[in-house]
Amino acid sequence: MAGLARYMAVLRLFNQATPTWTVAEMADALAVPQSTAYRTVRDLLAEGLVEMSSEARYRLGPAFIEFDRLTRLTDPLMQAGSDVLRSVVQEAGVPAVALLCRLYGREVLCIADHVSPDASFSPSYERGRPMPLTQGATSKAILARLPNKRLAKLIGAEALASMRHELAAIRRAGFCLGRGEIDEGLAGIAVPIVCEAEGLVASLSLVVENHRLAGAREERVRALLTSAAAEMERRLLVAGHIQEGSLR
Amino acid sequence: MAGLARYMAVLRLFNQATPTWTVAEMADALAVPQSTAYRTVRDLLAEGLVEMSSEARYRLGPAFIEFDRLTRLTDPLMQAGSDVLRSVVQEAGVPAVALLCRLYGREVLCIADHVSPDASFSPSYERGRPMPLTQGATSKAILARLPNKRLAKLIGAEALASMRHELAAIRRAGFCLGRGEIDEGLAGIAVPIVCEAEGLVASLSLVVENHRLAGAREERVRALLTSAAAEMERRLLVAGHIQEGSLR
DNA sequence: TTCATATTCTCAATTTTTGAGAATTGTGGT
DNA sequence: ACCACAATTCTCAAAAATTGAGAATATGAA
Repeated sequence: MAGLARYMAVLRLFNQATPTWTVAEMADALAVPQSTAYRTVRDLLAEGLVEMSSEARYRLGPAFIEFDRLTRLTDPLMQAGSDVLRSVVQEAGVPAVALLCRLYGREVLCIADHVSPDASFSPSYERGRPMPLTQGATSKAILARLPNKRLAKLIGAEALASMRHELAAIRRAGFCLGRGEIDEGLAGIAVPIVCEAEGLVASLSLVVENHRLAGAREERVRALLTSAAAEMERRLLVAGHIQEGSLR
Repeated sequence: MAGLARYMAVLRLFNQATPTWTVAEMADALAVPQSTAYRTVRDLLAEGLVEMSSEARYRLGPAFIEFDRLTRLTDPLMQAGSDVLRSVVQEAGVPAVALLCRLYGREVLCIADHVSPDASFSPSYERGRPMPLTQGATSKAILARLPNKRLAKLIGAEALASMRHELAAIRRAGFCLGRGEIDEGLAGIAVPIVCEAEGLVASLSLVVENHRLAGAREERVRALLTSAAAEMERRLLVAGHIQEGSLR
């Protein structure tokens, strides 16, 4: 393991179940000698990517919080999306959680969420959480808008074959509805957001309790999401043009 | 420049004013040949630390969002603090913003914030924003609890000499009040939070409009913050013990 | 197609990293 | 103050990775 990958391998050790590590544990987990692990940790420490916790244990450092803010402030999708999420939740008329998610490697990453004040449930999705590519309305809405070639690379030819019809239907309908696919008792409804110029494929979704999404309300929510997604695409285009204009 | 520093130098180029860079611009800014810059960017790309924006421009990648969530979920200060922030704002009785901030290198980093629903102002501090070490109630409350030796290293002997009396007064009073030091028209009141075991020095602060913080209310808010900070310190201790108990 | 620009590749010289163990630092207990 | 013990840094030659300049390839628009 060389270069950046060596550092990232250490950082990827930290997770919710094991949030702190000793250097000896890291060396063990990565099968490198302790002296090497110490050098790596020292470098990460100097950059604020890890920090010392209680004696001899280390945890992720505050640098991520700083970079996350920059992302929040400068990512075109989030700039276009954060107040759209708020208004979607408000206009939904029922307790709801709005999500903005995007493709991230071989997963789908939630990059922004907004929970209505009266929501008594909370979906698995939340800002920063990666989710599987082939499950849930949120992911499927994204997959449906990906070119077949890229899809095959991402999920494999067999998986693609078994989803082909479902994805075609989503593409035709312009939205995807899933009940209990991710969280028992919750329903998700998602619409895709695409911006070629920025290289973005994403989706906007609303999660509500299953029994609240019936008949006329389903139709209303769908219309709400569709127009919100259109608004976001419009904003992305405008933002892109401004950027190009001012930078070139 | 070698190892991790080489990659971080690229990442530190990205900021709010210049959120996207071409490889040529990076090579220029860092005074390295383009072929080297391309290699570095390729590695960062593979880890999701940068991603391609519109043609030939790159921006910070989504990996930071993922790591930020882990930080949110596992940092003991944030675990202890997020609902304390909420209740402090609620009990303040006036439009307010509560902040949880901590030492981060030679700056103070805001790691959590909570804005009351009726707040019509927003302070410079927000989650992820680093702020100067010697200005504002939030920072001073932290400095006041640092050992002199560490202080001298951080801000220099001269700066320390000129702040010595002020910091001693804060240490005695147990809180720090600043009016308009950071934002015109706003007042900040901060109390320190220290947890030796976790190696943490932080502060909890409330920002309100200047004219709202007078007489009896100042006293009430101070008491509110003091007890909230005590509650957080208690939680940090408990969390620390559980961790030690289960891991060793 | 052709052009122009973005990106990857090649290769020898240079620099960095590696691993094992020794040396040092730091901490708590006596 | 001392010791014992663990955490961390240091040392060194061998091994591996990075560097820089330019050539070679992609990519995309005209």
